[in-house]
Amino acid sequence: MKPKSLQVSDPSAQETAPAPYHHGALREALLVAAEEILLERGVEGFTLRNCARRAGVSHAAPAHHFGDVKGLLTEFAAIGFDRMTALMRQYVVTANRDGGMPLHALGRAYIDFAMLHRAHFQLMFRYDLLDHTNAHLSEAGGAAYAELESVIEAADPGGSGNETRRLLVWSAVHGFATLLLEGKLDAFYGHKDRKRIAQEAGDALLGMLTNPSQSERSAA
Amino acid sequence: MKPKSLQVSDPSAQETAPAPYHHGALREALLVAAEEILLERGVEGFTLRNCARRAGVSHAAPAHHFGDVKGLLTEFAAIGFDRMTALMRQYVVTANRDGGMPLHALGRAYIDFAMLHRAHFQLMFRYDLLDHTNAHLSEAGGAAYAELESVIEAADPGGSGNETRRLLVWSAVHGFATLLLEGKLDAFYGHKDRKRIAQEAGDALLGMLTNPSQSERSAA
DNA sequence: CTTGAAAATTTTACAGTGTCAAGATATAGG
DNA sequence: CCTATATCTTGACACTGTAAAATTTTCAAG
Repeated sequence: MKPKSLQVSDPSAQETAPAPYHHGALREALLVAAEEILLERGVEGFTLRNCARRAGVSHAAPAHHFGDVKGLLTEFAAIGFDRMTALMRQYVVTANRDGGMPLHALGRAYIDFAMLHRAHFQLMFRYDLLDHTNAHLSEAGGAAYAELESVIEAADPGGSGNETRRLLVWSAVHGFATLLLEGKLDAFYGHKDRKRIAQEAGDALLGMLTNPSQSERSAA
Repeated sequence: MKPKSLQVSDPSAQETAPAPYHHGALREALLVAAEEILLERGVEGFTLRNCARRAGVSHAAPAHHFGDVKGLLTEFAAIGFDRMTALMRQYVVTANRDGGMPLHALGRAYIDFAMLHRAHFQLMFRYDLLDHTNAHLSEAGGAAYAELESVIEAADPGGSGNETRRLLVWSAVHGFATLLLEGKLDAFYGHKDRKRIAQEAGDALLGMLTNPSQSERSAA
């Protein structure tokens, strides 16, 4: 019925996958379509049928790759954790090389990831939408936390209050990213756009967080 | 069809409202039913028709009181902000009277509220599910933030880094409550139940947060 | 009391959703 | 070439939110 001659699967530009089956890369196409929809209409506006429609397949096609809608969103979230871990590692490595503070870099990576992959981030922490028996998801989530843990441990080896310190860093950074994406901070930084809030307020927050002793003196 | 003789609208116990119409208190009954469903099945499992069914009315009855599903959830969230503000004020007043730290009390109220009114809390920060043009919601949300603001300002009048300090406190407390409710902390405090995590880890967090100078020494 | 208007609720209808079962189709391996 | 299997489509079902048209109940006035 619908013209299938879209530029999605240009037969002359297939380097990654060998274009094996009907669609060729339905799995990836569905994940791409999912991100588009999530960015345009938010989590609540997401629909499996619409996602399939956008990928150019019938409404029941996704079932074969993801089982059900939860399966698709779970895979999407797991990919998010993978990317987040990668970004954190990258920032920390750079900080260690350039003499920066690893803890600050970690927090910056967390916030940047939330801004950069908004759709993923919002899904990653939506317990009810995810299948927590999924192997990829739990591995990816565990790896992300392990990175967080190791950086804080490295920052203060054997520190007695490290468990609480870890909790504080995680809570603060996560809370900031969440409030930012939910638009709760817009009202109080109305004159800046959200990217600048993430940058400036985020830096101020991280400064106070990683250097608690001069909390009464910073922020000129 | 269904027996309407429930104890919901006992004709001998009407002091607040004059019990005017058919159901008498459909509005309140729907909000109660909504909370039940949200606690049992989570935000994703919430359904307007099911909510009406549980309140003993037809599926289209809620429309008259709330317009649409967004209207109902918005009212529900607004009530949440009202209760949260009340709890914060109560905790802070008690702290001021008994020589406690108001800032600590504020954070404790925030966390306790999240545990006590889980369904409300989770909805209050779900931007996509709420109607932000709603007057009750914006007033209630504003009042809650004003309380937060005033306590932090009172704790350090004219402090230069107060904007950042406010952001840190809010982010940390909000992030902790969120991670707690999303089950992300269960894995790391597995031996305790969630109530104890909220109490003990929450206190440790608030201690480090309100007393940043001895962050290297606490948590025996 | 009656009466009539307004509010509350139900009934009916429609487009859209997720999932399941069964049928169609193409690809790979023999 | 042939067929087994993974991939995809079609069709159906129960359910959803919303809108409009009945219908019922309440309330206030006459």
